[in-house]
Amino acid sequence: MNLFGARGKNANIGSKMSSMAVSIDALQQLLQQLNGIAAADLTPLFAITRQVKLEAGETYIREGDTSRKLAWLQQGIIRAYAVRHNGDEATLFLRWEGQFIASHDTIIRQQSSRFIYRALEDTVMVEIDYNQLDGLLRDNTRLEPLRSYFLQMMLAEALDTIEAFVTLSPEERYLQLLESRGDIVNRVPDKYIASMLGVTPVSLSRIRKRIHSRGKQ
Amino acid sequence: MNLFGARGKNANIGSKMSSMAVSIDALQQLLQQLNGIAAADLTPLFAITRQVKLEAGETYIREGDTSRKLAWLQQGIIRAYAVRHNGDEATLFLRWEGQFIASHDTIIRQQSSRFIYRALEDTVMVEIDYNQLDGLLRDNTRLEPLRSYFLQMMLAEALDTIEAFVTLSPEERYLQLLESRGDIVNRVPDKYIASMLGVTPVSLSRIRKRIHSRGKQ
DNA sequence: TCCGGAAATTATCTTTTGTTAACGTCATTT
DNA sequence: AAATGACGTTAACAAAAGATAATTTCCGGA
Repeated sequence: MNLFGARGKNANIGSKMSSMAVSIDALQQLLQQLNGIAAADLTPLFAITRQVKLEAGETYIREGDTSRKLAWLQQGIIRAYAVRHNGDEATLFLRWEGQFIASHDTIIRQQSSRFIYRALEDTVMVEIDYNQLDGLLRDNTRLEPLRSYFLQMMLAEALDTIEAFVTLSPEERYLQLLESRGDIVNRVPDKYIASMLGVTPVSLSRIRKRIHSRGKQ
Repeated sequence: MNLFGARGKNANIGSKMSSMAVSIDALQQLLQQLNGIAAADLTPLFAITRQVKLEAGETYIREGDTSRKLAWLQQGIIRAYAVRHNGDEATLFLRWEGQFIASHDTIIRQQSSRFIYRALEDTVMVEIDYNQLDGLLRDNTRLEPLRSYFLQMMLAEALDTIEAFVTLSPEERYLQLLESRGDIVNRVPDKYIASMLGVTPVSLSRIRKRIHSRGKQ
């Protein structure tokens, strides 16, 4: 069901994580379980990771940035968004603890990033430079399934999003989001949810009103 | 620009392709160029491919199908769509000559397919069974980049689609589609284009009218 | 060439969304 | 305590889209 298997495990640990061992341990287990990779093979992988902390509101990746970052979220929420012609922001997706986040344009298209990645809450993550990962995978081909794993995760989620856009109305998409990630919806300002759904904040407010009024009858 | 590099090369060959050598040759060049793989390494890959021909209107993959098909389109157009609760169809995307098509659910989620893949024109493709490909990649790790390549292609396209949904209006999405793939739009019935854009055929007709009336002023 | 069915357009009406602006709420700051 | 600013809601109107049905256009088979 939830392909980001480690999420349930870590979500309830709490917001204060003092030790890095907790996160690396959970991440290590996740990678082993999902890819059948021996712990020994993961050692060089973790050797090139580093912990990154962001304050709420802090930018992780800027528009035009060329760094190739791949990170696993230990705590917090990251919002990826594009800036439109008229200047306002359009949220593409949210990622939260237990999930991976990647600078898509730099990693899969070798372009500078069209998108901005920003923390919505205080965030802790385990970061890896994709160029270094690339080198590591060249030497140790047993780790190669990891790359496919990341890509498959992101593709599966992207296709679900597209399916929702072509098969559901904005109201249905909101209900679906509430059902599947209600906890996340409640941690994020509505205006970001609205733009993820492809509508304005005003329209989302009306959708909410319609849902509530129908629910009470 | 166009990551599906072979397209321009093949798109103008014409609809009558008698020899399979043409397609395999073009595909081989594409794979070599984009992944730096030696021709010798590709031989076992092509040994497990087969040519598949579909008539216009013929179904390639049914809902609930569990086969893991990956194919390169030599000629024709394939439409992937979902069936909604109310019974009508929602087109997720189109693929045409020079592109790859994959049964996403069976390959990346190991589920039976939620989507239906159907030929809109007479179609010729080079098909490979993903399970066999999996085995091949286990033995020959030098081919492993191919898997990442397919996944990256599909992910890049999916993210562009999502970006269009959150940043553009239906009219703007239609104009963008016309600009980037106008030739394909003209080969496909409008009703499929409409559902790809997330609107009804009636609404697309009005969008077209608005565009034309503005253009003549 | 004619015919029948599918596709596209048009019309009518309802519903939803966009736009802009005003208003209330809440948290933070001063 | 007052001021500030961000956020969500509400209002009013315009624009666009959905639903349904009628009409026209287009296209492939007889």
